[in-house]
Amino acid sequence: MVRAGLTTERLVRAGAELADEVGFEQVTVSALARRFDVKVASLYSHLKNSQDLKTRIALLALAELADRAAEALAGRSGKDALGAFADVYRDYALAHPGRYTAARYPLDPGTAAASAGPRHAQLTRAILRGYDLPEPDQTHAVRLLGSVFHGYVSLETAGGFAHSAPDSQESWTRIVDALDSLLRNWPTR
Amino acid sequence: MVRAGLTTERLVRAGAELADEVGFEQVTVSALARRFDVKVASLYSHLKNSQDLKTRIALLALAELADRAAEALAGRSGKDALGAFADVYRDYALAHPGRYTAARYPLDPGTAAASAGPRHAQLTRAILRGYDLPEPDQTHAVRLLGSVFHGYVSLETAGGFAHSAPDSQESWTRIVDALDSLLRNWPTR
DNA sequence: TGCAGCTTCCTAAAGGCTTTAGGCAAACCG
DNA sequence: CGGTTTGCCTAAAGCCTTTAGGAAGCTGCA
Repeated sequence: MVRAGLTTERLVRAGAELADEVGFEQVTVSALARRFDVKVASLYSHLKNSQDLKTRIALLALAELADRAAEALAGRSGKDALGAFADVYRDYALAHPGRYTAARYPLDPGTAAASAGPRHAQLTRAILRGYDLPEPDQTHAVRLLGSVFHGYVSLETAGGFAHSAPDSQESWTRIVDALDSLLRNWPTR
Repeated sequence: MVRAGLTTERLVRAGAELADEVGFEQVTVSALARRFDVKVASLYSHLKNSQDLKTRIALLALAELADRAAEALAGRSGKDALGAFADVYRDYALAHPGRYTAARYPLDPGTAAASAGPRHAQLTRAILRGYDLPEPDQTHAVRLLGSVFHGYVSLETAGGFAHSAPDSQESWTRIVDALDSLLRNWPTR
């Protein structure tokens, strides 16, 4: 009996690839076992259950995304930072649809707090340093930016803007322009 | 053998209620059969399969949402319309989380085109009449508004803003203010 | 009223995914 | 090299989906 060399780490990475290939919804413990040519039950030594697998893939995706965002923000500010950050999200979602879906898998509060989620908020806040908003407007703006990026990419990957003019890239560019303009002229009470 | 009086219509409505109670993901043909105290196979005379059920719930939710949005927009314009429209989305999502999730269930292009989806775009465009944007900016703005509403509500129902100050309602109000301001000062090329 | 035919719901069965329990063999470690 | 740990296996139960085929209820027409 030759051992397959399974580890939680390898399983999660393979699960992420599987998600990108067949969709996050189709990621099952069974499919993963098939991919490693191993019996299903064997995976349960490395994963608590199916939800555990999905959660771990979600955490991987969140971390990858935060890493890329952090790198993109380095040395940039203002609109330049805003655009780079936006592109990281969109590009990641288009290149890794399964992982991106995973990144929105509901986490329980404890797990969420320990995830890269807070780093995302932190990075978004860093962008706003170039715009000089007072609290609590800064928080509102963080939520707005998160909503736009997340919402746009969501709708786009769901095929929302696929077959209509103007093309999605152009809307994306113009929306980033509009957000930049909004942040520079943020309406305070 | 007393008949249960199943119809596709009743099943879909019950499915929508079930979605709100236990989550859209947990809506299964089996659960629905239990709810009607009927054997699972019986439902297959009324539903093609599990995906058919989910699709129909999605269509129901999209239609309900469009109806409410249309009603909210009647007799309003400008920021008043924008705020009313935004609230319809958010209130619907908070009151009917399962249905709201269903509304984002991926539809094949043909089904999507025949759904209330286009009505949503139409309604969003109606709001913009009060802001007088030229094409193609109007389309960009439609996409922006869709993204913000969808994205915000998504993040909120996922618990994103749940346990942090300021509270979500306030951000929502201020974001609508910000969007109004942005649309009044839309940056044209 | 009676029965023909359609509809509704049923039983049966096969196949897939999840999860737990318990066992054997490989790999590591002293 | 023997003992322990660990990794993967078989077995089995439970739930969900979907199809096939059968019987009971309902409807309409003679």
